[in-house]
Amino acid sequence: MDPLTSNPLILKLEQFTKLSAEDKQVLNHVASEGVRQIGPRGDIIREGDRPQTLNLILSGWACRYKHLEDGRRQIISFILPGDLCDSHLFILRQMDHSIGSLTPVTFAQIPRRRVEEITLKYPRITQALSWDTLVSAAIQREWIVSLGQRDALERMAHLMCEIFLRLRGVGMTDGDSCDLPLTQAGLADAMGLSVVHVNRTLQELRATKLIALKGRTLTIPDLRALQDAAQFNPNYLHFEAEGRHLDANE
Amino acid sequence: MDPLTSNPLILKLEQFTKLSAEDKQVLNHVASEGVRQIGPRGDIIREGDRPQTLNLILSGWACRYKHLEDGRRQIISFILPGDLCDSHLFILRQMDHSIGSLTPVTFAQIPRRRVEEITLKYPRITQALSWDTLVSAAIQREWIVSLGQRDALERMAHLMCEIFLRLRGVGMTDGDSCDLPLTQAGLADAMGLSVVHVNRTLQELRATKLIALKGRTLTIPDLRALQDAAQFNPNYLHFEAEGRHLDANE
DNA sequence: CGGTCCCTTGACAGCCGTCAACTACCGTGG
DNA sequence: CCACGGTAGTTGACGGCTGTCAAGGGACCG
Repeated sequence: MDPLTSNPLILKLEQFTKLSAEDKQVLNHVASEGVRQIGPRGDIIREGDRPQTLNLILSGWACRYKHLEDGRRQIISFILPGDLCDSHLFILRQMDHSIGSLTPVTFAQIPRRRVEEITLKYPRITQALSWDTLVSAAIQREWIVSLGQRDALERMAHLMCEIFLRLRGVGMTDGDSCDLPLTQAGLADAMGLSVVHVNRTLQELRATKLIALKGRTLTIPDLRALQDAAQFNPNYLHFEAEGRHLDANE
Repeated sequence: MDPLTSNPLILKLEQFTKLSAEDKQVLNHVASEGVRQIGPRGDIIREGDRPQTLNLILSGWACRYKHLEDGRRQIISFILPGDLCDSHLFILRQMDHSIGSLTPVTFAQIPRRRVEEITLKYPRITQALSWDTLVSAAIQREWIVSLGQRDALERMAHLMCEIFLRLRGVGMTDGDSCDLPLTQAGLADAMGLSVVHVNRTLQELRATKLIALKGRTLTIPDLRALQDAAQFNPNYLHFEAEGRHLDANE
């Protein structure tokens, strides 16, 4: 793969804007320093920690989550390759949630100072990162809508659409299929459902041919049909084709 | 009231950092230009619009919300005096949600250019606005936890705690009471519950003396008790006393 | 081959939604 | 003055979506 585009962050940001060769070089550079690995079910940052680095997920799935005192857990977002664990989080004194790995994860720890340098020197990158932050916020809002208004079937269908499109944005889909390395317990924690009900809901989606799910592979034979079942409107992902046609040097 | 502190945005930001007299003057200035009024149940921005200004709520309550095609509605956040309708939203091509008024609302429309000027010239304000953005995101996350994991009673109690503390931060509480200009239908749309169930839940909270609710006035006789009932942990609001002791000129 | 994790299934219960009707309150207008 | 309509709040009956409990099966692994 072309080293200038293999970085999933670059692929993602180029959905919004065109980056110059120098921009890409900078992004590849930060993605190659301070690379760490962690197994599945580990914590990358824990609630209460004071973050000092910006973490960029290079491969594997992580999630943002929060525990209640009695053990209930809610997954707040899925963090996929190319995703940052919050651009400005070190302004806050301590983490109010944790970030954990769902699979083995490779990630780059970008020092705070490095982020500040880039912010000053590369306005196009900064703007692209702002776009990314806003899209993340939009995804959070859509989850609130799902949890508040959609029933189990719609909610699950909606999540499948979202994950598929997000993965497609970083080149991690294969036709109408993608990897889905989540257990049903993980889905349950994300969707605010019980494991048993997740199981029944998945079976219903399979029975109606809206999805196929074998092992860790999700297949969506008819994306439009799945979107309809979920009342899924992709606007909130803000794939703004617009910016991609700009010249990177403007 | 002292004109230098009457601006609710200043009150809010000073929970995070100390602002200089010049900072406050700038903030007061932007809050006095382009002031608009709107009645209850109006829209300030609508889904699909392209935002060109940054709106600052000066008085009244607004909310961010989203409709599904079949008419269901989810309120995504409450926007209180001193709140901004997203600092960088004009990076996106179009709104993916709407912002509407719940009461008569006074707000200032700050032109995009003005925001960019301030970003360049007043780093302390910029940092404080970043803090505000991060806190807003933390509130969104906590709503996801509430909607996913908390039952109706906990969810309602949690919301009451959050609203009370947010209002207290901008000086809009009176002892253990505050204004709560929401109908039960509004609460229902925010909490993902039916109006009927909101009604029953409020009665239970009243019966157990956790809240008193007369007309538009919410009273919390024992905040600690209400917090316990909700499993409410105020960390996510990030009232970082830390910054407040810094000298504004450092 | 025993253990663990994950998935699956059935029975049952409960939280919460829907439907419907009723009350209270308020401002308007006849 | 009262009639009227509209909004908001309240209550009861009923049903269903979803949770809980419990048990069993398959895959993988030490």
